[in-house]
Amino acid sequence: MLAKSTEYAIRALVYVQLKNWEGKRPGVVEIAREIEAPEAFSAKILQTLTRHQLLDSAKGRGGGFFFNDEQTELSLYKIIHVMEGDGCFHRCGFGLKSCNNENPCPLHEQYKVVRDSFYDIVRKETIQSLSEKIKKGEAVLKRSIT
Amino acid sequence: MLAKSTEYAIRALVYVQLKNWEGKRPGVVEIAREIEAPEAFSAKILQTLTRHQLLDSAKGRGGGFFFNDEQTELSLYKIIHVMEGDGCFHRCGFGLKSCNNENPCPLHEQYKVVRDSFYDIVRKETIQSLSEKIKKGEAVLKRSIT
DNA sequence: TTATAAAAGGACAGCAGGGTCCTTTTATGA
DNA sequence: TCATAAAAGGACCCTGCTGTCCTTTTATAA
Repeated sequence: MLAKSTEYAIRALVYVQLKNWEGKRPGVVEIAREIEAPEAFSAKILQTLTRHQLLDSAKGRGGGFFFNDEQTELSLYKIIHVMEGDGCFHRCGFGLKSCNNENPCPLHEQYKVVRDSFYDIVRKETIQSLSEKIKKGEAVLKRSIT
Repeated sequence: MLAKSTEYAIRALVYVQLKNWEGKRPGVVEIAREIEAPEAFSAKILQTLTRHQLLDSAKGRGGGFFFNDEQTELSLYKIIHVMEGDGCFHRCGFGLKSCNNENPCPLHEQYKVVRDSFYDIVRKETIQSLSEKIKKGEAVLKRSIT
């Protein structure tokens, strides 16, 4: 399971992408409201994302968050990596420090399959692919349908 | 990912099962040492497990932990359920409160597959099946091979 | 050039999970 | 029957993630 901050991050980025496609640059207040996340905490998360250059921002009047030309196709993996590290893709499901193919815990083989397929998903899916689905009406970003 | 306490719980129960098969009833100190977990914390966890009747215990001299006649085939699911609830099998990977087949988040379909296959594993695998593997030498319980 | 709107940043508060310690209860073997 | 070995239980501490608040910096529009 992903950390809450990572979930917020992904939802925030999807919202930014959707707005960018409309030619807009949303700010913290708007983003937090739309993804149903606490405002100050969202600000912190967006800060982290821009510091790591997954996202761009403009200060001052008319500012806000947006993806620049080098920031297309942002995989969920990159976001997870920045927000909480990639431990969840390596760690043993059984909690053993050294568990691997040669020295497996009794869950190793089966757990690996699950972990790897999750890894495949987050490598393949991007903020853009998720946003596409929402734009097409195939999926939703929040509970209440506005 | 499972909580640390759940991991300790599973490892502890496997150790108890292995010892029970040898006709022994290990105590907290021994269990904690063998599964490489903090002693006092292990005691708390074992207490929880016996309180929920997943495990039996005997106080006083010659006491220790063991499985009684009604406690065979303990699935990992039951342990997870007792230790941390089963939220991880229901929650949306995207963090949405109401995400379901009718109102899916953009990760819903793919995440469901992963989550469900993890669920299948923990329903199928038991303390006994894991212990079997260790007994047969197909898997290990701890880092250092004693 | 100045008021204002926005992000950036630092300090700190709250809480749950992880973990410890000490006391109480219970059983048993000498 | 009593010393001892063991689990049970309660109170508490610590750390990291979640979350807030306030100040600073920066850009822009008037």
